[in-house]
Amino acid sequence: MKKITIHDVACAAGVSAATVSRSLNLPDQVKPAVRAHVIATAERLGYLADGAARALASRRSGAVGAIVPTLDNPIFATCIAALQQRLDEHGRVLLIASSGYDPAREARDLRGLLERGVDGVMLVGADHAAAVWHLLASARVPVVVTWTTTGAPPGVPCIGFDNQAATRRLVSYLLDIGHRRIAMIAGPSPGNDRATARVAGVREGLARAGIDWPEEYRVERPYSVAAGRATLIEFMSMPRPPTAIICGNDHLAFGALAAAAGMGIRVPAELSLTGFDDLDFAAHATPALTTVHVPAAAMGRQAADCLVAAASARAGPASVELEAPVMLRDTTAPPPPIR
Amino acid sequence: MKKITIHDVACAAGVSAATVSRSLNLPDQVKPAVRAHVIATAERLGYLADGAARALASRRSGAVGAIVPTLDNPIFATCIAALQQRLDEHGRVLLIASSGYDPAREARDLRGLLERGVDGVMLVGADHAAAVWHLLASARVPVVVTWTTTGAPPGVPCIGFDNQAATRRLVSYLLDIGHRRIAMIAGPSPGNDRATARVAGVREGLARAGIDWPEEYRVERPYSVAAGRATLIEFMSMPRPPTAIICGNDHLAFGALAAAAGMGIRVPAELSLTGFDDLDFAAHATPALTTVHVPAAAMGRQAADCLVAAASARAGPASVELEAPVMLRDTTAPPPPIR
DNA sequence: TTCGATCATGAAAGCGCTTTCAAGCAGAGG
DNA sequence: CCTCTGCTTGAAAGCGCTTTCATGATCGAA
Repeated sequence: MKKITIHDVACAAGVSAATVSRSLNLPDQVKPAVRAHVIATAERLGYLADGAARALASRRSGAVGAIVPTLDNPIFATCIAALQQRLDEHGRVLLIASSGYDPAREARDLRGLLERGVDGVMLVGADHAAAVWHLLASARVPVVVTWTTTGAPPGVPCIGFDNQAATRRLVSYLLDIGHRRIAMIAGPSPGNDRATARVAGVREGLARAGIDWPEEYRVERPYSVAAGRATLIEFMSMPRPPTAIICGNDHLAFGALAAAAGMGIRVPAELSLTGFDDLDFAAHATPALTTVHVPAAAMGRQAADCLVAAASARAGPASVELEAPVMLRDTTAPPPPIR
Repeated sequence: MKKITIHDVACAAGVSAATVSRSLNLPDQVKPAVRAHVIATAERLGYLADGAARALASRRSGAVGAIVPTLDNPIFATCIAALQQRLDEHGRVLLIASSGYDPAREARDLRGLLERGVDGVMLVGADHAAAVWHLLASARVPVVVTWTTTGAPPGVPCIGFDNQAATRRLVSYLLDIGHRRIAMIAGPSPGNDRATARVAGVREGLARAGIDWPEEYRVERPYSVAAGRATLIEFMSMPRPPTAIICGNDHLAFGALAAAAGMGIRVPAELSLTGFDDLDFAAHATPALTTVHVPAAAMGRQAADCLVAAASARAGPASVELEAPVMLRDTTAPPPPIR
């Protein structure tokens, strides 16, 4: 039994291949009776279209690509899940790659996606290797940047939120409740504009209040629970330890929380801690984590809509700024009275 | 500026299209000097192969498909992350779909993947609609089943673990430390052989010890934190509440843990709780969750290897049984003395 | 009834690549 | 010096589908 082609269906239905193709793709260009017969025949024969041939002839694949830093962080998985689901509703399929925060690997992966003929690409953040923008431009493929609202080249839509404003608000809150010694465990900044913006937000919040931010209150660490754990110990071993620590993401915060428990430091009574992402488990940690809610699913959904629209040249792709509210929970409180 | 084809490269390099193709795909069939020149020319021109044309002519796409129940559960995201990374190392690309635990949607999504010409498919579990197996057979596409070791049609390799043995061991342990009233919050069983096997494991463990398992000690709930929360309250409001509760996955367990805290029930002193999956956060919950470790990343990696091998007809795809060890942590302890 | 306009359909030309197949060519052996 | 072998290369035939383009068929209006 060999493969069933559009020709076999055409013969069996007593029409031409062109009519079969039209029945399947442009249903209203063919008489209803004929169409029904063709579709029934195709079904009976178990016809499965050959996507490669279709893509070659029609110059579009119905596939969309996405490159995320990592799928191991549930925040990206959530975004991808929403993206995939929405693409599915549009009859599109999702090709996925992960860069491991490595710009070179990202460029290489993008090449792979482009060679597979994706009709659009979702990227995280606006900070990418020059090769990435070149490839995208010369392949003339629609692209959308997520997770940020700034920094993308002109003409590239952004669907994201304001990272800097988010941490600025976090700092304002901490200052309001009395903190003055605020430290930060930031994520790695190279190639990561989100991490950089989050640091800038803290600096800005402090500057507005006229508060000095000593160098040693800011460190850059990989996004891991282990790093959060180790770094909290470093901070709390200082002669003048901070009274609040802002973590670059929830993983770091969970690590810090665990380390505090291990050191016998009570959170939030003795130390305030914040995260960033609002993972499912942030609300279920003990104590529940104060963090910034990242609208991952919304970004995925809207990115899908944006790319599908761009692929059919329908809508002028517009940028969208989403809310990233601070979720006040149980890891923040006024600092202990000065002894 | 129009698209650069293999022909343009051929002209620029002063060779035929066939030689360009060979330089790129079968490097040792062409003289080194020529090959180097061709590759340099391709690079200079910014040549990007057209995957559709390549797939059409060579009858393979270099893409592998995967269908998981959901990407919102990090356990599947971890598996997909590993799968993707390994495929990337093989120069393959990953097409992903999620069924939302709906067999009909799974069949539809599979069709989409097959139409895109995937060279292999990874499935979770062995329980699928008949249409799924039909499609796979008639498309002659290699497939691998993960997350279980049993129940797949003959000839279909499984890369998974023994769900039933895992919960059986969990029960043995609970019995050993003195529990007799053991309840279970299972996942939805329709179309989910893993959930079913986990229930069977509990039943088997209890039966071996000659202990009765009353109907009301077993309920089926969606895999969510909220369901875990609500169900724990139900269980603990019974006249004779269980002393240990086995949850079908970690989400349910986290919910149960939170509800116990809310009710003022001390875990593990008054109640033992177990999960299944061993998510990253299981070890960081308070108290740290006793659970079954699911080798998600290993399954993803090995599934990738298996499918790549099958696509090149290299190795006879073999089934693999991986370990799923019980991770004893802080949510299990002997039951309180009988009052 | 007749004419032009509209609609449904078929024929055929590719889409850009891989892959036989055959030819060219250089070196080895007689 | 000639033939045979083995290695490179080019020519060309598709891969299965979409999509003009052209041709009948159909319909409403005159």
